[in-house]
Amino acid sequence: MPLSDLKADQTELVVLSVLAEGPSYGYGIGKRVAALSEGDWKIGPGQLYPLLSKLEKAKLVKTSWEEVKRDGADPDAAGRRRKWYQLTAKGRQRLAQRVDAHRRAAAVLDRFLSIAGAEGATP
Amino acid sequence: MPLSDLKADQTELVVLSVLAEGPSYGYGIGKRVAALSEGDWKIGPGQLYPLLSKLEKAKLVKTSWEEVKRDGADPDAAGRRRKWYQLTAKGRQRLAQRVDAHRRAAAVLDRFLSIAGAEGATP
DNA sequence: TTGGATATATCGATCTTAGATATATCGAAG
DNA sequence: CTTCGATATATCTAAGATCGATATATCCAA
Repeated sequence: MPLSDLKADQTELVVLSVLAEGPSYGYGIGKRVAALSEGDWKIGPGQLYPLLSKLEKAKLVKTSWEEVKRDGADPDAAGRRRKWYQLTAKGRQRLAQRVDAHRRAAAVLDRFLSIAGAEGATP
Repeated sequence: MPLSDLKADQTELVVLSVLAEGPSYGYGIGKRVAALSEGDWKIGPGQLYPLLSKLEKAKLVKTSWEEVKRDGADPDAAGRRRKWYQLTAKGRQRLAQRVDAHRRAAAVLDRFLSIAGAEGATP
């Protein structure tokens, strides 16, 4: 199952859910998504970082750079510095909204599926 | 809830489901989707007809023009002629595939949602 | 010392989306 | 008898979404 089955809205829902477990950083979020989905879903950098930027701009997450001991090196240099993301109250609100919207949509979709002769809509 | 929440894959799933009830025609499919979703979902001509063409090309549906009594009029003229769509065996197979993929994805997503503190994953 | 994992970030060709547009018919209300 | 809304099909296209490819830099283990 490729990520193409995981649309943008769902990617946001998934990332917000991971962040609801506690603060995390980009790469870690990607690993968590892969772990929780048992490798089914992968979020590449090309989807993850633009999304995190969007969430940050929308004030759904609060960010902070991890302090890294770096003897005399340029503190602005890229590399292994972690940028931490933490859900804001607004972010938690948005998550609740998205979860609700998902449940409603899933309920409607189940109507179509059960009519189509697919039993086991809600096992 | 706008249709923006209904992505292409899901639109196909929904249309295939409606067709599983029995043969139908474009406009009727649109009405059926609106009815079953209680107005939540709308498929405009801009999404519906390209999708139906795609399904036809992929041999997932078989099409036929409705015979319309039309005294001496051009039988090729557009207007209120209905083009009927009927699921093929391949189409039913594809529907089963899509339903299965949806259920798997929904199950994975529920893992994220329950971890996020949203109870009632499978009510 | 070198390769792989960690870590962040942008770019862009390609696909998707959904409203706007076009055409034509039928039935009902005025 | 005529006008208007619903029925019915279909295409086009601007705007947006997608995700692999690319870039850079660090840390650690073999």
